[in-house]
Amino acid sequence: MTDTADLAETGTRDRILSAARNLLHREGYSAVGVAEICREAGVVKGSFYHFFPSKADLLSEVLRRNWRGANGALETLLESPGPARDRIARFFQIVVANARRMHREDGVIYGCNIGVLASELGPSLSEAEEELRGIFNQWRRHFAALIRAGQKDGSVSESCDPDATAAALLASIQGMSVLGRTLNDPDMIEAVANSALAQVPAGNH
Amino acid sequence: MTDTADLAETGTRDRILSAARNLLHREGYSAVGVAEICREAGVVKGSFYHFFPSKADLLSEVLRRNWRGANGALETLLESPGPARDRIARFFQIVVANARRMHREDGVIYGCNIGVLASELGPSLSEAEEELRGIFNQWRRHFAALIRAGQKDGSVSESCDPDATAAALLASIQGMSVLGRTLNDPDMIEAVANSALAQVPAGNH
DNA sequence: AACACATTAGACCGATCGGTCAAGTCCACC
DNA sequence: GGTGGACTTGACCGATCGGTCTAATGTGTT
Repeated sequence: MTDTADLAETGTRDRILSAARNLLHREGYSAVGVAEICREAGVVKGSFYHFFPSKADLLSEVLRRNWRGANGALETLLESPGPARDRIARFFQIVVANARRMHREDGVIYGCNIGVLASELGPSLSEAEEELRGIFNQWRRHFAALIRAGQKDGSVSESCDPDATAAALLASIQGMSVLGRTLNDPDMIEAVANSALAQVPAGNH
Repeated sequence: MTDTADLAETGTRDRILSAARNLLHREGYSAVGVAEICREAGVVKGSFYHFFPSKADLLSEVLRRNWRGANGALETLLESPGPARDRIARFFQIVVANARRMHREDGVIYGCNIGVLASELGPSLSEAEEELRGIFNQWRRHFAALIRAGQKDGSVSESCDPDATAAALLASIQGMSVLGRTLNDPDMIEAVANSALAQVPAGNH
């Protein structure tokens, strides 16, 4: 994982958030109890409820934080130079590299720390559902913007429907997460990433 | 859903299994308790543990049953006539039609009744993990067989790597599940399905 | 009628769930 | 040095968790 064992005495709230991000990524929402999060964070129950009104509120914040990471990478790519289609490819490379890192460090691929929770919480009630919808919509919009940029710079064919293709790319990413989590094979994830790019028809450039 | 409200007096074991398939599909494994399954099935706890040694064993059987459905469709398609690439497309149409049915009947898309559980249970312990790995591997093999058939009948390009592309198709399916569950938009699912087919390069035929 | 056996019934178990609360510690500011 | 508010502490709450167990209730066989 990314940031366990921050032995440095950081703020209590941050320690809770960090522990929760790790645990929810690995085991999901329902399978992790507040007590377990507190244990991992080295914090007592009262402190938890001092900073977070409920477990569900913590979830919202975890999702927001997780999205900040992916969103940052996407926005960086949006402002980067070079053919936009290559920048899309680079995002997939980042995802693959992440899977490889998890596999190397922990022996296990945990998948997307957003998608895993999105899939578990489902379409039911859950206040977090709105958060998740917003995240996926932004994600789609980023991909669509990259595709449109590609159509401008000639790296993506004009025949490509940006919105549909953006959704398809996001679906491939989320599918890589599910397959990675279950089959735990980084090479296969890379193969999927390469195939996924074929959904973006190359331009004439 | 498919088979709730079988008021007909079917066997107790089947009623439990049916209720569990519905509930686990909608709400996942951890979020559903044995008591809830019993209530839905109209059965008392003792009966549950008479037929199933544990909740985890029930999960295995649910997964096996769920896979029987998808597997059946795939094997039918494998033996069907016509260009194999079209048969792959037909599988995606079936998935889309299923999403539309859920959305029409329940107002909500619950996604893949295998993938949802695969994503939740993750790479951790869980005896069911082996079950899930087997299912996904068979699924990949079916797709790969269709692609190879397509290369024989000319509907799929020889440049296509059947194993990699099969994994990519499965990833797209699972991504559709995650996105469908969260965004609940059947039209978008259909758009993704159409884009996903571009991962299978058409042949010369 | 008596027995065996499969199934039903639901009270019960310890553990854990998310969440509350009153008391205590700490530190900044007056 | 006293006061107030932020934070910590952990005991405690009722509900639910997965699972067990004993007793009752068929039901078919002899």
